[in-house]
Amino acid sequence: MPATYSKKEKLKSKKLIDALFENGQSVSVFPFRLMYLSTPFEDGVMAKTGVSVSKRHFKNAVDRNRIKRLMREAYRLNKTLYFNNISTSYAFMILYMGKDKPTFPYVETRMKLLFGKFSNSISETKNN
RNA sequence: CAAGUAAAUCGCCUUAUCGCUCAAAUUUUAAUUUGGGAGGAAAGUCCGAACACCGUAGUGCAAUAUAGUGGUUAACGGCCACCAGUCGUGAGGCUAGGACAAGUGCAACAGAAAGUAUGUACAGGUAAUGCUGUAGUGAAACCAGGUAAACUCUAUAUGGUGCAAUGCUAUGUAAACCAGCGCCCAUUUGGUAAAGGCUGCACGCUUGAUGCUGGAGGGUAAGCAGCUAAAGUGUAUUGGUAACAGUGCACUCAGAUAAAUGAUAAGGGCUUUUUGUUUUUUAUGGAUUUUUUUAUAAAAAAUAAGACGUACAGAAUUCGGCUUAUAGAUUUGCUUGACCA
RNA sequence: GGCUCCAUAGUUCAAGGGAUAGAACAAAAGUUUCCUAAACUUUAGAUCCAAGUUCGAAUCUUGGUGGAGUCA
Repeated sequence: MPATYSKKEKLKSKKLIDALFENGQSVSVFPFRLMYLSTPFEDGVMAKTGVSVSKRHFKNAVDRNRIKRLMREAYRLNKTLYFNNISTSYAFMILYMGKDKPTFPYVETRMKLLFGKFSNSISETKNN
């Protein structure tokens, strides 16, 4: 699994996103909240991910774009650590809950924690 | 040199690694190579257009916008020039800058009186009188005025909706169901009918029974086109006071859609500031007969090191403007003041 | 992305261009009560921001800020 984040790996379908928000589960590590739902994909991608920043906390499009870019970058660089040996495919949506503009090292460390927590909860549900 | 004013321009850069997106080519169906990839405001959506669809026999009335004169333009409420007013010592800035000699309205408080006009004090004058002037109130007052970013009048202009327009493909489906008004049948009546259309309204015209209105509900929210070569950009030159227009040459310069244009590391610019060193100038004091030497303080310049900062802001159909936000830097014209020659 | 609308006390609403900007509920203090509630008395509190027109602006005009709705 290469460290890429191309068009195919983005979560784009409005239908899927609606389903994700309605039926998905979530784990959160401040300032992130990860929603996930296991769904099959037709084009053979193991994970589709989207990011979102609230307009309530960041009025300017520049700030929102900056945070989304940081989040995508952190996801791209770290996803190989956690997803190389998963069997089912997932749809993800990562929400930014904070109110301040973050720096990249902060985003990266918290993102790692978030996905560590996610893989723990996945294995727990499997065992049960 | 300082302060100001007007106009114009720029608005971080380089390298490495890892990525994103579009186009073309090559293999071939997911990779490789090459090339391109945010702004002066991309913002606000305030004007004006292009483009697309809907509508369009006609007449009248509304409604909205603009407002000195001339020019410019595809068009404009923009821009340019001039006139007038106003602010500023000045360079210059600002102006919704037609009409109250058609009609209607409005003017709190104060004041005799704000319109059906009226009469206080003082002075002047007369045969006599608010007949005349001044004071007092007020934003406005002795005879008529003020107010149109009050209605209005005058002149000019204007169909509506916006790329989530619109067309095609895919999926689903429903000329279904409920309520009301009609049609139909009987009586009367035989049309001058319910209702709709002419996208503000009326007249008028017209459609009109598998009809019209409302309710409740079903499906898709995927893909393609629209979509990026144009009132285009740069430059030279000609005409014009200028806005702008003509001609020649060169160039092709974003097209995403939970929405690309980024992340990390290193180095360098720029601004402000702190500290150290050196040099120059000025002031004060000490030593000295003088030359000279030295201490302290201030200012300027150069250099080294460190710290902080490096704005506003992200294309969404496309253009022309306007408005608003913006760290800082540069250039040019002009004005005022100070000093020197 | 386009279009449309709104903004007045803590809340819900008023107010013909004339100023002490009003009412109800809520809040605070007091009276009453053994205490609370109710009742009564009193108090404080606002025109989203900035310019312009006007003698005078919550009201008219322009620009900004914030909020809401709607369209495939």
